[in-house]
Amino acid sequence: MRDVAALAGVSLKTVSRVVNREPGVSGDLISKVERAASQLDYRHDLTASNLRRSDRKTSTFGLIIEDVSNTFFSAVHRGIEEVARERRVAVFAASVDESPEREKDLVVAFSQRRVDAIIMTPTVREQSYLAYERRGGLVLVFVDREPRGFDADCVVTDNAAGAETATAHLLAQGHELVAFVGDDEAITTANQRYLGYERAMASAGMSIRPELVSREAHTTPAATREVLALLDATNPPTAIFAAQNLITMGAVRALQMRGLQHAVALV
Amino acid sequence: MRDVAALAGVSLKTVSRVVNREPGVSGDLISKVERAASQLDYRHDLTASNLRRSDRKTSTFGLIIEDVSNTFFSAVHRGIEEVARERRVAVFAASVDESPEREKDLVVAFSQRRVDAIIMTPTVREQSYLAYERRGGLVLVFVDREPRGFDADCVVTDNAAGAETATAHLLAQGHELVAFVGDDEAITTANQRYLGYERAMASAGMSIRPELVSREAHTTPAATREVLALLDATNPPTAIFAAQNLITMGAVRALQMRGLQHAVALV
DNA sequence: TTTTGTAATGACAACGTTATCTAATCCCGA
DNA sequence: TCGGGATTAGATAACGTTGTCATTACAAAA
Repeated sequence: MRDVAALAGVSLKTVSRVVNREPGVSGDLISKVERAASQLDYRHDLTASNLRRSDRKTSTFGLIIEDVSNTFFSAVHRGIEEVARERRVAVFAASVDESPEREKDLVVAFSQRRVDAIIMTPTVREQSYLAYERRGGLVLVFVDREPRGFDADCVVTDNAAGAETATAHLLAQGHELVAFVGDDEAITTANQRYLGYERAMASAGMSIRPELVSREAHTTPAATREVLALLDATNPPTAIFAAQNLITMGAVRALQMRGLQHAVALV
Repeated sequence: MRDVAALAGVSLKTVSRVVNREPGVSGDLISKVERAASQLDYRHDLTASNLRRSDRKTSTFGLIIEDVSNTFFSAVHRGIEEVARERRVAVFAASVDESPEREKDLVVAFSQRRVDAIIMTPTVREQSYLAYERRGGLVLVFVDREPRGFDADCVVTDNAAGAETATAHLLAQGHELVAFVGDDEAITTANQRYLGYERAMASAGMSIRPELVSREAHTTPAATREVLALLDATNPPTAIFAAQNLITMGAVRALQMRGLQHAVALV
């Protein structure tokens, strides 16, 4: 910027004004500055700008999701990007994957790079460590799952009601052996969905058979194994409620492997 | 940092040394500084640090891919994250989606936030505008598709050879009506794959029937439409080479709609 | 004792930008 | 002609950090 000012024969502040499109600069100087800037390959440094500005806003959000390659989360990512784009806010995404410390690492990484806010899906651990970040001015919003040990806005679906509706639908078709295949109990959404399953069963006056409940299907292959085990048991289910997208994929595969894709109902 | 120094009763520079784990600070002062830092909720500002440091490295990469919700690209994202993580480099991803100007916007957004490098998949437009960014010290590497009008390292698969192998496989099974369903011609990988199809057909001494070639399937629904049109024609193909993951999904759906999933070969 | 060396600490400027304040200029009406 | 307000421009300090160099203290060698 200094070089641009020198070449244009104006002060630093004038260049700053032109760059930021602040009013109160004559057209003559504006064009002089712009010419000098393009001649020198000038690139405005947002980080330095942000350091000095009083509001300290970076127009940047961090997005922390469990796995960027899970289509559910990447759809969320895309939705966020669309809204942010209209507001000229950049959204940068990163994934936690399996590692529990990674969530914390990513929050720190984003925070140190001074994002304005983080939108995140909490993983298994609890989130009270975030109080420290919030004290530093970081805005935190959760998506898909509620945080534990930390109070913040969050956007979730009504997992229990959805699961209840799904299970009730299967029961309404006359199924008496409805299996539940869900994710790890430690995940709040998985718990909520199991709750919905329980409620639907209770409403229909059915008791839950433990041998038809699987709550450890964390991946697609694991779900396939779990569903195969259900199908191969002495009393196989006539309907399955798969409580998550990856699990559904595993269930479909298992049904196909046994040639039951048209025989066993699947929601 | 100033407050931490004051509370610990040391100079600014000593705090800086402790924060950066530089040698030459007595254990006594290290613990004093650390105590003061945690007492004051001190958070190291990477952007200010970066501004002052001589190397100006942010340990941050930007990743620009076509669509974060396409599983191919999110797998790439995840692979990059894994390697970067070992090197303590943060990777932030964003997607271009359909919009052509968005690629440029994202490059600028990353560049202004001073990432060290950008890994990107070029979209339709040409990339000569990147010369400007490179002059500013930005490192650029391409993935999946080669850039146009800009010379840089890039990691690609051998699209032509892969497509040739796939097509040759179908021909080896005795198929004589092998259709090609691919993405827009403007995309380099789509072109390469068509080239492989052509080569395999030529090697087998077969001529290409234009009515079996579709090169406008940019999305899954579009692919479904294209494949349905092929299947409903007077001379439908007995085998289909789907030249991209989304297209394959569309093709599978089309085959299922016509009940031909076991009758028509698909690669 | 003096010298030399080494380790620990601090003062200060600088990174690239913007906020604040002051100065210069211009136009208008009295 | 003059005063006064608006408009345009610049000088300077500051944002939070680190590089550079100077200073101090103390131990070891002479």
